[in-house]
Amino acid sequence: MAGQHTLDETERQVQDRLGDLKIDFEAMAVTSNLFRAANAVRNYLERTVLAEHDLSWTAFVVLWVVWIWEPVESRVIAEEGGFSKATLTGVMQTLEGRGLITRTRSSKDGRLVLVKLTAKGRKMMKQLFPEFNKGEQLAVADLKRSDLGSFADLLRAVTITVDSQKTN
Amino acid sequence: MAGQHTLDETERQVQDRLGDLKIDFEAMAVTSNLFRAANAVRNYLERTVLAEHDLSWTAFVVLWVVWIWEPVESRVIAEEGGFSKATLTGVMQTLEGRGLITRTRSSKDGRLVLVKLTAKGRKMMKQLFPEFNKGEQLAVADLKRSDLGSFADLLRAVTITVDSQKTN
DNA sequence: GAATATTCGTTCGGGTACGAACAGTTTTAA
DNA sequence: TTAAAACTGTTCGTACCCGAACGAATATTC
Repeated sequence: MAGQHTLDETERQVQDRLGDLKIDFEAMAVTSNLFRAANAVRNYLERTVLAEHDLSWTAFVVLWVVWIWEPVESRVIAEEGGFSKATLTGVMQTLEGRGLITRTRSSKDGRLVLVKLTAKGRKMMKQLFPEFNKGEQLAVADLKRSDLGSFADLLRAVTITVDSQKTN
Repeated sequence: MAGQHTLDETERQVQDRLGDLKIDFEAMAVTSNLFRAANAVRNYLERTVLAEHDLSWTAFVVLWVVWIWEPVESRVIAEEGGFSKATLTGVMQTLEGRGLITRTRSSKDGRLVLVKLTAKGRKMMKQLFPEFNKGEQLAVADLKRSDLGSFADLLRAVTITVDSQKTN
């Protein structure tokens, strides 16, 4: 939900809690709306498109990355999907159990695991992705078409900025 | 971590998988970057500011909403925070156990639970929130200051569009 | 070439995260 | 007013989700 309180109200309350400490309200508005939006879209897609195929969000992301780039190493999936290796292991066990992916150890580098879709997995994605993309279209349906490019650029810039902090 | 593949490469691969099915790549780019950005910012703040106070992301959001609007009903916290009532119950049990919030049943409406911060909780937020806001500033540090307002508006528009689907 | 360091995927433990089912409370309808 | 409907927060079961620790494989260093 977009919240029942206005931005001004929230700012006033925050400032009241902090006295004269300086707060960057514009940065606050961006991040808070970033999470609201991501959460809303994710929940919506999980409850509609993904629920029909009995897939969690993360499971879908894994399938998507594998679908596009197979055969692909586990570490790449984790990077592309933005979650940890630990999370990935569990999700892939589920997906392997459902017969949607296969995992094989690389013969060139015994540390790596190569992931592929099964025929069943590919069939599912070929039907599922267009439905998913319809949901993505709906999410941006009220935005001006000409704004979409710069919107994506702004989001990408945030990711790059934050990730550059990771290794520092 | 923004992904090692370019957007063009990804588009070519997706189109290759789908034949001549029409895909809205601009919508795809927006949502995929939306989740990357949200994930990156969340992970960054969890590993830095929040880890120092031994707080999960959701726990922080709960504390923040209560801090601003206390006394506040559980349902409002769930709405503002964008998670389910079920999730909220578990997080609040943890927070109550740590002595950061209190829960009391409303005397006016026996279904409602009113949540407040303890003195300890308020003290923590007064120190924590400015640190958190510093992290928010960092996330948008490479963006033009003049873009922040419209950026937040675009994000808000996505949330409103998707949420309006919820009850349909 | 052997000791050391790095990389990779898994396991482990604890804390989210959700929908569904539930019990208690309040509101609505007849 | 009493039965039905709606609403709130909790519990339950299952699946994520992470950091840390781990074992196996590969690179590096001397």
